[in-house]
Amino acid sequence: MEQRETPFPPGKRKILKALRHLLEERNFASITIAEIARTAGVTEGLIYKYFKDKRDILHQVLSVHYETFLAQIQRDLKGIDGALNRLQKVIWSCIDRYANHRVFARIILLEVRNSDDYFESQAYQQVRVLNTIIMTIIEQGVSAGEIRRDIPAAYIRNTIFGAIEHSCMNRAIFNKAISTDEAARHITDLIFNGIKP
Amino acid sequence: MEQRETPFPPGKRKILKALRHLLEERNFASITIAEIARTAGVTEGLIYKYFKDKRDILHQVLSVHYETFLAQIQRDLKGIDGALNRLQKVIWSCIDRYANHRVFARIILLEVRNSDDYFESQAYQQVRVLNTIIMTIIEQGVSAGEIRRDIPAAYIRNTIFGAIEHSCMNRAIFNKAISTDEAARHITDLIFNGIKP
DNA sequence: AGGACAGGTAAGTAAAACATACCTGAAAGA
DNA sequence: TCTTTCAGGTATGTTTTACTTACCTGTCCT
Repeated sequence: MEQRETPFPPGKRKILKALRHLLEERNFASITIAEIARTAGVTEGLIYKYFKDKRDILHQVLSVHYETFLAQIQRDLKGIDGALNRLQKVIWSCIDRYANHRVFARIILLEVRNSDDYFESQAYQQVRVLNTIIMTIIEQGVSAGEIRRDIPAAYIRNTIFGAIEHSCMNRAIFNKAISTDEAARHITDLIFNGIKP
Repeated sequence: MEQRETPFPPGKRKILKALRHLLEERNFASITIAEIARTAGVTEGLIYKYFKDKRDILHQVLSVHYETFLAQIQRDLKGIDGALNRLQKVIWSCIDRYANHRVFARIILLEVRNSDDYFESQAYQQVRVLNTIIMTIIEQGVSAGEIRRDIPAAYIRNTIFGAIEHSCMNRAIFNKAISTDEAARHITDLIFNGIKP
């Protein structure tokens, strides 16, 4: 368990935590800088010491979370062989994460993808790492003959991510409960076997 | 081809058109009311005559578009029998719409779902109509034995919508081209038959 | 003729995001 | 030990932006 090279100064930590906290109740647009500062117990000025602008706070909240998410996924995949088995585990891990971290789900599913800055952010780079993990698994599955070769890997990935995200969206938006096991089972079943009887 | 009961006054039309136009280049948050007014050639005050607030313009742009989208879908489905055939057509129609109306895709995939107001809007009611159309087809497919009964209809719907939306997201975000036929074929193939060889 | 009213404008307000100049204490060099 | 430096933090603007309010104008109905 290695520490982050330079741990965040306390002020920055408080700011990130404050936004995370506020996002539990309300959406990003309705949260003001003044509110974040007040909740964090710091002045507005300090926020602009550590963050380029309001959205930058959001991206860094996401990035911090994504770091632990990636670590968890990599750990989850250890010791699992076979593309389908690994895919199944990734699906389960993603759903589990969304199901148990609603703020994280809200941010990534609803709040960031509409701004150009996000795609320049560190968080987006981390998202790409997860993408690479899945693409690699799929390609290995195709090579090994576990997965059909006549569907391009990108479509398989889109369907997997799409199914996961859409299934977790109700939770993110309306705070409806999700059973990770049930969701993972049905999605995996559908994608592996199709909907025909 | 029936007309809308009360056609929009010219000012309102210009405002909707202006936002639609501006969204072709930039995201909603970065567009200002002043800019919309200037582009439309009206004053800011008029905007608040016709719209509750800034987001309301967005919702109405979406609603206007969704009206024609729903009409198109209903027309597309006419004369097609069998749940799988109908599902295939809906998938194709949705992708076709996203592929050929980028602003529409951007709005619905990226801009609206993060605000509570959206879920009170007329646009959202229209989205629910499409949802009902799909759910009905799936349920009929299950009854007719065309579709497995052991996967809940909601998961099938989520996977279909998710696959479509994720596949169109690159287009919405990065303006990458989509081949409707190719995308529809692969998605349909995957969801109907699964990824196992 | 004359009100009622839809369509539209001008000018203002409040608040939010963001900027700037400054303070403070700890610690590292000399 | 003195003092320079600098990260961490504050107080106080400024500018931009969403939204408001009071008003104007032509048209249509009776």
